[in-house]
Amino acid sequence: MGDQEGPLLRRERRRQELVRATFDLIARNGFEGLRTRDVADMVGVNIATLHYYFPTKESLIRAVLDQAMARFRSTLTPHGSPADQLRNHLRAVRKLLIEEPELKAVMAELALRSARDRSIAAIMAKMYDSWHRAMRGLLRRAVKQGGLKSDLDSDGVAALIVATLTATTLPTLSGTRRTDQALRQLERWLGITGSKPSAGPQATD
Amino acid sequence: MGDQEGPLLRRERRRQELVRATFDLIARNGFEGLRTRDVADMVGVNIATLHYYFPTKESLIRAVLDQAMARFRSTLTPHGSPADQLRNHLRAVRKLLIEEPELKAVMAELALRSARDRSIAAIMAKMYDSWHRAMRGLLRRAVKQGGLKSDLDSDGVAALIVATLTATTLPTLSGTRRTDQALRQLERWLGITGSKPSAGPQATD
Amino acid sequence: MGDQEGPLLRRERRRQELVRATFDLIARNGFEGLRTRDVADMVGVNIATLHYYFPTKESLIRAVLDQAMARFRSTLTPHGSPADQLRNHLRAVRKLLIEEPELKAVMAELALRSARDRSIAAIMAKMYDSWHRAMRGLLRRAVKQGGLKSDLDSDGVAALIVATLTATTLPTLSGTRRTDQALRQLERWLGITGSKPSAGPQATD
Amino acid sequence: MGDQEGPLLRRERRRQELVRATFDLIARNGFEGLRTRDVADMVGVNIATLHYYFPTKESLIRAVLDQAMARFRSTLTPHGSPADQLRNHLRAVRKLLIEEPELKAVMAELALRSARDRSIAAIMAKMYDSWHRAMRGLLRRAVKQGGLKSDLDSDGVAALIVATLTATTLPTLSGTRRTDQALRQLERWLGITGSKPSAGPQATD
DNA sequence: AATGAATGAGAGTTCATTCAT
DNA sequence: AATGAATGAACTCTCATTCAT
Repeated sequence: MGDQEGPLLRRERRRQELVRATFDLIARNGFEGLRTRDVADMVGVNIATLHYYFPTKESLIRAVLDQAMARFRSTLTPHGSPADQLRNHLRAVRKLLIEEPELKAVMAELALRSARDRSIAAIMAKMYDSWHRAMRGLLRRAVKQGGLKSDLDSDGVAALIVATLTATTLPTLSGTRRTDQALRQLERWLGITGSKPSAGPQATD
Repeated sequence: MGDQEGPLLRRERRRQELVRATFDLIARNGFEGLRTRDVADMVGVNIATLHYYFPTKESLIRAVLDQAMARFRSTLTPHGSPADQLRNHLRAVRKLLIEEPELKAVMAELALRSARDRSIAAIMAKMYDSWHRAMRGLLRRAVKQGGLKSDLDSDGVAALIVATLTATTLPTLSGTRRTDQALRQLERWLGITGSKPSAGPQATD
Repeated sequence: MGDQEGPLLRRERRRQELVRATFDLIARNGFEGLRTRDVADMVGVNIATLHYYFPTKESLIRAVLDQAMARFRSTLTPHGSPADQLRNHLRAVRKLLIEEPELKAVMAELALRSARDRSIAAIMAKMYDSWHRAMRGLLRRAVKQGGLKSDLDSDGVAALIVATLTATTLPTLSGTRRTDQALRQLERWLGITGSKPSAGPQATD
Repeated sequence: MGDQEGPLLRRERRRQELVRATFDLIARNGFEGLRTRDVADMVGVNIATLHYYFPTKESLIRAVLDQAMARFRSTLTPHGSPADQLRNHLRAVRKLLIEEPELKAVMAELALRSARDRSIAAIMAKMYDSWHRAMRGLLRRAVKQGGLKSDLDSDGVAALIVATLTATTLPTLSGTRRTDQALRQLERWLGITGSKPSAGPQATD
């Protein structure tokens, strides 16, 4: 049907372009280095056009936040037994953050910014909450089905998982092999080191 | 005992005041919100005076970095048996970050900034490296002395400890009880949950 | 009686809507606060549609000027004896400016703008001129018919009447009882304080 | 003692320069056309320097308002008998507005702006109030001393005087001979036409 | 050693106007 | 006849830095 597309789609595409450019720039320069003019330049539109789609810089950042949350949440849709799901989740997050360093950087920036921005803080708190609960639920079911040791404190372990994965986003820790070491140790303690999901020997560096 | 003091001392004192003010402002508003004018106002000197002591904003930030590192390092000098040292270290860091939220915030800010600033990155990497090595050494000695299980991968566990403690600095995770849960779980897995809070004399400063 | 109407009529109606909206907005926010986008929004059309009817903001303002002049002129067509006409005119203007504060505000704005806009200045000068002449003619006829004292300088009094009525449009003076006091004093000096409000049929529109 | 001057004086002089430039620009282009950059250019300083003295455009305008009020008030310091004072005041205002067209224009702009700006409105209302009261007091004393007819309503006449003088500021009315005509008629009705203060025959055009 | 004054570069935002459809 | 999208130019205001004293 040709390269025709509805006006709603076109509008949405432009918005996506702008959000994506903002996303990349935050990943590269942080909030501190974010200039709306650079965003516009990156997409190839006038600065006024940017404000046509997003009235304020703040609203643009909000859109970036939403997108980052959506992408991150996609990691939480698991398959298989609870123990498998757990293992898969850990690896999916690790993979996501390795393959999309921009997402990693933006998550870290958002985490910091939430200290000063109530609305960001609220959204991220909600997200971390549901993440924590998902982990805890998974752990409980895994214990019930015998996939994990029964003396495990699901709440504490869930907190540890979330903390470890979150620490992964910090640039100081990542980039070295230490992140992987920490995650693998977590798997070992959980007793889910099984090599099922990834068939070959894993690169240690 | 007179109120006289050498010109070098006075110079150093002024610099310290400025660094301290910068430190507090970064903790409060992040790098994004750091204005040299605010620093000068806080100390009660003219903005030109600030530039007399620190030619550029960057040089001022460097000084803050040095000070933060020094403060953080002071926590890493443990006493007692290896297992005790480990437990005490975990608690000391936790205590430090609770009692000095400014240090916590600044560490997180620096961690983020290191992604964009080579010189900060280098210094922080060195610091995290020595931290990791200290933990690993402690774990190995603890295993040797029978304080910990022998099947423990000292490298992985050290990484996990550092990651967990680092995650603690992130505002999104801290402030709730989740941080404590994670740390306690760590202690449990390490088998150092012992209720004697601090066995030996401990340097908190 | 069908809802059909010629395309010219429809065009004219749209133009009227836009002029009316502009009129109201100038009355509310002054020229300083006039945004074409607000005009378009008020009428419920796109900003580009506004520019279809009025190529420039200036042309839109010109149309407002014309409309304001027409409305104001309609008050200047008196009936009855010269002395009655005079009294009625004073009251009609006062009434007009009280009942239509928008017109009052727009007249004041136009008066100011005429200082910077030659074409507005020309139109308003012509209008004030004919107003002045109408007053003077009225005064002369009133003197001739014995309705007023014969030692009256028709030119000076006409000027004073116009000035006083014009001052009425200024927001600083109006709104208090001072405007009324001034007008009443004028009537007193003219000797037309008679309590019969309107002797003949009077065109208020 | 040379061209030295205290720092306070220098600071005040700069402020005065900026206020004066703003004053002139408002007189020339109205509030609508007032650009802080033009003000800075006129004085020959950087735009940032302007903001060093006046943090916001609004604060600059406030300073202009104050200055205009001060200048206008200076007309209200009369000498001689009440009737003389009255005559002198009328002429002083007329003279002021003729010799300082900028002041005239700014007063008109302020009058209009007061419709939208509460703080300006308050200041101007106070000023008009004291003006009205001064006129009324003068009239009463003049009547008592026999300089004016005793059947005169001092309140109404005061209102008329203020209104007439105010109307004088409007560009539409001024510039022609009509303003003078109106003021002279006022004097005639008051019976204070005496040529004492100004010795020679007055220009009618 | 310290200051008030000044600045260049640039930030986010606004607005009348135009263009393709 | 009407629109969504886009734009250039300009606006007020900010900030790290410098200079004369």
